[in-house]
Amino acid sequence: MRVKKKAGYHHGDLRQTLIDVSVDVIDRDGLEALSLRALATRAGVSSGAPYHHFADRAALLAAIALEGFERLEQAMIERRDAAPPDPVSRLDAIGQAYVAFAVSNTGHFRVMFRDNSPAARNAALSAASQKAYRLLFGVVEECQRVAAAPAGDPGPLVYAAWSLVHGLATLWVDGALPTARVDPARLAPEVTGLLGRMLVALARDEGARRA
Amino acid sequence: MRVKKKAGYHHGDLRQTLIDVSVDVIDRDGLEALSLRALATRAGVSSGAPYHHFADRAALLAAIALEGFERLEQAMIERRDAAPPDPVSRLDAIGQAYVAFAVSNTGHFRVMFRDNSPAARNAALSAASQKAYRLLFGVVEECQRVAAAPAGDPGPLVYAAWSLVHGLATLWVDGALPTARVDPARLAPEVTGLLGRMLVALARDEGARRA
DNA sequence: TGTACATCAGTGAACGCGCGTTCACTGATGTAC
DNA sequence: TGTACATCAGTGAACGCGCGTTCACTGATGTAC
Repeated sequence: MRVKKKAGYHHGDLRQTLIDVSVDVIDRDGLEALSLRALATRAGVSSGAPYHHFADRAALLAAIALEGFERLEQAMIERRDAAPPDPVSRLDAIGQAYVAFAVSNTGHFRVMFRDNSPAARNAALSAASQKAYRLLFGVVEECQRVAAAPAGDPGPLVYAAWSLVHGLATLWVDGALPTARVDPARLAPEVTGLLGRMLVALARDEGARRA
Repeated sequence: MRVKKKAGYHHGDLRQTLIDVSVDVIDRDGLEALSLRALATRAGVSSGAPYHHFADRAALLAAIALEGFERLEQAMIERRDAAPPDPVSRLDAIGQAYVAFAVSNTGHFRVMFRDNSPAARNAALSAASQKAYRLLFGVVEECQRVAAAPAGDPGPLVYAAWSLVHGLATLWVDGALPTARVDPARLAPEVTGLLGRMLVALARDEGARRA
């Protein structure tokens, strides 16, 4: 992602360019490979320029994470609303959107969930991540309402669903899946589909036992 | 984990000490905070000493990852064999061992699954990780054999189970779980238990449909 | 048991490097009159 | 429309720092005889 020749002295949108280039670098070489100096060079700008847009390296990463959570939420909403209207299909759509987001926005994804991520300290950031999280919560509760998921506290169901897609995304993105044996792109819908069928089956099972 | 006063000129077991201190540093401050120089200082040794035991920084990390996979496998075996003999309990035990390992060996865990981890390039390392992975595979097949999991290709089941525990472990270790609302220590058995019940329910469901 | 010597595992100074960040500066842009 | 000036967003040199790694060295240890 080399940057287009800048028009003149002023860049135009250096702030966004820095984010875009950062994400690209992190995607390819990992977070530890990101240096502000190399970044400025790649953006075609001197080493001091980024400081007119970000207080420091941490602020840049926080901005990336924020953009990531916003995009993730957007992607999940779109995919959910394009799915068939039954809750299980909607849950499936959200799960697939999550994994797809991680794979096609790996740079963002890595920053969003980095250990010691600034999420804990930045209010806007944790608000954005909670909004995304609530989407999942909502659709799990929809499933419960139509008995497509076991009744009771939705907590474990929500965290199980989140863990499932987060784990798959992480393993994929980190190259831990044995790609010789398995095609992750095919695996993702299989796994999210499996979750849906399992939830339905367990709900039916427990419903039958209760009756 | 300050290191005991060294006996004399020779350290005794500097190699293992370096690994232990590294893991401790990574656990607390993350992988990017690990420098060989600071590490040597913390181990009470000069900056050149580590090079008598590891060719470079990457070799140290590879050794940590290898030890991690070996310990993970060991922990899963122990927990599995201490569980009730039915396959679902054994699967549950393995899952809980996985999460528990990540939480109490965070330094190892981070190195093991780091993006661009050396796993891809180091034969011993990928062998060790595959051994651990096969444990999970084996117990899922046990479940299938007693119809405690849906019949057919075990692949999706295995990867779903792996994703579930890996995701939970990762979210926990990275501090992404909202600990104000949820106690991860209580969540782990709930989630692995849920998986077991879902597998059983789905197997019953599909068995009934087939009959 | 004692001595000579090879090897092992340390020391600590030195190297070159890229980093984050600062700062005085300057060219470009926008606005008031 | 033209001019003065404030502000914005760049430049590029400079800072101090900690890093990974190398290397000539030396003290400690093990072994052969």
